[in-house]
Amino acid sequence: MTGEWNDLMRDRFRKVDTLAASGTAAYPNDQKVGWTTAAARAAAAGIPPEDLPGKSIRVDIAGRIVALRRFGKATFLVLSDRAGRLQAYLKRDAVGEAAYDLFLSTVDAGDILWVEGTLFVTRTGELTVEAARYRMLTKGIRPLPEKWHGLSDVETRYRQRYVDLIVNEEVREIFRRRARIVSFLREYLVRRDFLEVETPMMQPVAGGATARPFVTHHNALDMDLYLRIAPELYLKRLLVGGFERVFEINRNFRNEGISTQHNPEFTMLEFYQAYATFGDLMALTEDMLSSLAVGIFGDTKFPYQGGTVDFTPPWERLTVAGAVARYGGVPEERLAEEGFLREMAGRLGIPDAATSPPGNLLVAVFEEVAERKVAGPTFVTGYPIEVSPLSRRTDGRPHLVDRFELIVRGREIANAFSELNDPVDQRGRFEEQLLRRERGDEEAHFMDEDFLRALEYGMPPAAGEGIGIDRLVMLLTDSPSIREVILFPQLRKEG
RNA sequence: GAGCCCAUAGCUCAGUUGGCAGAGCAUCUGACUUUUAAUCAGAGGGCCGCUGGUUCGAUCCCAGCUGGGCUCACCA
Repeated sequence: MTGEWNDLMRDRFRKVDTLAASGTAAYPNDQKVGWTTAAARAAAAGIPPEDLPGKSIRVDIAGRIVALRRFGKATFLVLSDRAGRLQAYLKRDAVGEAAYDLFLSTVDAGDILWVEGTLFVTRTGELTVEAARYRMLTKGIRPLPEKWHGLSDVETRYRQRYVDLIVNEEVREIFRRRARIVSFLREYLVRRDFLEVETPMMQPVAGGATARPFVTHHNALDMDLYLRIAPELYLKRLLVGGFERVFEINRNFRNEGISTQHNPEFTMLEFYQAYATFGDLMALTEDMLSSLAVGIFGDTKFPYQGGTVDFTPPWERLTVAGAVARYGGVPEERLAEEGFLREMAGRLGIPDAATSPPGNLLVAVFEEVAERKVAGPTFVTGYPIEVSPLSRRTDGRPHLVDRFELIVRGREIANAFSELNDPVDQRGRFEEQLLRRERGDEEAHFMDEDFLRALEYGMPPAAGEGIGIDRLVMLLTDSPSIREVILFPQLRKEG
């Protein structure tokens, strides 16, 4: 790009030369910064504006110049730092004639500036640093987007997220909140004696979910590896190893389409607790997410896309078949009849309605007629075994598993189940998956002999859960697209 | 992967029933020492996404391509 500078950039680059000619560095790195804008505001809080100058509160702050209003022999500017924004006021009389003239001839909106001075409140009521000194810390070459409309072009916002973050304060707030959410969940689990662990992102067998993996290659080992689609099978090995409560917050990778709900890499919280059941995890999830909402909003209710989400416990429980009956308007008992189910699936245009296993069809019908209508938060249970190769069978109902999905606003936020720890049953489930793979199902599980070996040593009875962090953050930041909560969402190559 | 929509100055957007390309902000010059999208006067700034086609002439019409958005499909 250097060499293709437009006129605006050329003007600014000339100012670097002007700085150099005056013996001033355009990119110094030795300036210490004593205050944040927020600390300066706090120092002035509660002091009547007329008393403020007499207090001579001396502060020094640094930040990006996001607004610049020049009045000849005085200039107002707004500095933006990690803590907020604060106005500064530079007077020729205060900073000195030569320094002020250099300021006028070299400083633009978008530069990073340090100022030191005392606090006062302007006639219009704005807390302001009256600068005695200033220093250029970084000269910006590219101009900032327009001050009023800002940057709104979605493609530019994602590709040049740094600019988005500079000018759109609400975007910064989304990612601050995302960090708070992750911290909250981490602390919540640590407080309950869960151990945070890291398991392989590159796996010789991609297991733990039904999804297509990315493949990569290790040259020295001359071995193909898969980017993980889930950490599940490794976390359960740790249960075998004696870590009875473990969790991991990390990226999963799935080689599938991109949409407002899907990014190829996304963040998942998975946690596993020995001697717990999926019922225990429902209670834990209710408590964890409702207290998270309180931590963020001070309330269990919060807005989402023009409506309200209410995380106040207890949450609704619904079975897959019950949901199909309610939202599909069919008698629940008939869904147990294979013929009825196939006929209904066929009518809904579900592929392979005549040949797919009934459990797959039931879930497909659920997703077609019910899921998006579930306002939630709702725990959906009664999942069939065919779609749950890693879940424990329900006692007395061996075609069902002890599993729930948490649905909010028609979207899956969490998936949890009592873990299958019977090595013989698990081997059978893998074999069933292999049959599907032979029939062309690219998402079916591979056989994982080492995982079976681990189960043969004995995995304590346990329950585990995965929570899609990005979707949770979408809910809690009122974001309609997953790209709004991922700093650098995946895009095609820039044209 | 399919359908619909979009791409004009650094940014936000007009516009041309096909005839030398426009505004605001930003930039540059000048005035202005408590402003808040500061104000006032003047100036510069464009491969109208790319490649073809139609036409005397294309930013505009047509086709293809590239990138993006939304919806659907797949999934979490």
